[in-house]
Amino acid sequence: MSRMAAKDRREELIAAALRVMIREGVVKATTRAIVNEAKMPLGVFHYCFNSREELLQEVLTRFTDATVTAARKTFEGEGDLGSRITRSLGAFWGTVELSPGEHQVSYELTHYALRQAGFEDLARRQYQHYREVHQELLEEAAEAAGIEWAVPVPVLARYLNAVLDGITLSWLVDRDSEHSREVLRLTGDHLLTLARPRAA
Amino acid sequence: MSRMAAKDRREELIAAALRVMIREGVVKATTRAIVNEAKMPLGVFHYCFNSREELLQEVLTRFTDATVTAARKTFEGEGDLGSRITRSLGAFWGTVELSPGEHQVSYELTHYALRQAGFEDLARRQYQHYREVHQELLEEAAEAAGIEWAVPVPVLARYLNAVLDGITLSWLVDRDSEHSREVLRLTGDHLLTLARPRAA
DNA sequence: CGCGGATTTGGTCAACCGTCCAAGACGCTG
DNA sequence: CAGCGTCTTGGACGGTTGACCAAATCCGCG
Repeated sequence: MSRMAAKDRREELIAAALRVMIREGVVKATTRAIVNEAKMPLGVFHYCFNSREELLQEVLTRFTDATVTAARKTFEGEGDLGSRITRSLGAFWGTVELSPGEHQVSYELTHYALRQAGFEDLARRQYQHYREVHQELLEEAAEAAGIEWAVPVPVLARYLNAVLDGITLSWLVDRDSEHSREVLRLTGDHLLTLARPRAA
Repeated sequence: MSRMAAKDRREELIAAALRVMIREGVVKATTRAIVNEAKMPLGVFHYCFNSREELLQEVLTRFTDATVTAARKTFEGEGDLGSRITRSLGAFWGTVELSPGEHQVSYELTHYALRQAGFEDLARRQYQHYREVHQELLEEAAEAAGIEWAVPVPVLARYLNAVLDGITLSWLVDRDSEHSREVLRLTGDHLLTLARPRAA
């Protein structure tokens, strides 16, 4: 193997680990499978990471960050409230159907974290992070449209997060795109009914 | 060990497996852990089951059936549409907060099934089963209240299933009961707005 | 009683796991 | 060129896993 800084190898291993997880699931992402995916000898692993858990932590946090920034870009744009909601939800759904594996891994990592002592905080932060983004976007959309939400924004953010999570999970199981999109539209319509002219 | 029919032992092993899964997660439910939980020698396992997968199949199907029948009872009752919806959602939520472990296992089993070749159908059937129940109950509620739904019932059933799934998952992560209940109430209100006087 | 199928049991197997280590190879600096 | 920290590598360790087996034991029926 050509010489390479440990830092760089870490990055490649993290990327390789993610690829293995997407292809075969989190449980199958063993040190040997990861190292093999990265085309490195086994010994490299514990030279770059203290433990497999350390690698998984890194994967989870990077994954969350990437998802969040992707979501932010996804929800950008102009237009009135209705078309903006429709477009945002549609864009989100595009990412789901485009790369289902990553979303599936996201759930697996969450459940893995919930079972692993010392990892629960990571799962908690992950979901809190998502909700914060939803909240920002709801507030921004309300601001741009000159309305206010009839429901406290934190509640609305949690609702939105839950619905999108649920629809995604259902689709991962039965791949029924048609019905999923209808549910998405239903959710969009619901959001619209919760917008009312700004008071004061 | 006192003598016992293989059929009976199967049942005890299935029950023991479920207990282990709830306590330590699906991944940790090894043949030895299960057999240990049931206080039986290891050899019993492959005398009663051809493989660990066969045991897991049994656990998943029984779990699904039990959840479905429990859900049916949960949603029974009288009253006008509004109070009936509120009570049903509240009852469902009661089961979640009462036995979070079982719901957590449910998700873990679903993701396990999605990764295991030949198990995808099991996951599919699980979700289809849930949706059917939701659909029945929505139709029954509409019948009793003399209304019809403004949205195709299959879509509404999928929506309901998705929301409940999402709320549950969020709560499993951060245990925020207060906000979860508010989201639940929001969903109930939403359903009510989708009821309209029966046409023709 | 004696036979035969069902059940019980402990040990064993190969495979795989995360982790660790010693020995060497590299490449920069003085 | 000698020294030294960084990196590379193959092998090895103890532990766990799913699966399997042969021998021992039980129990009902003829």
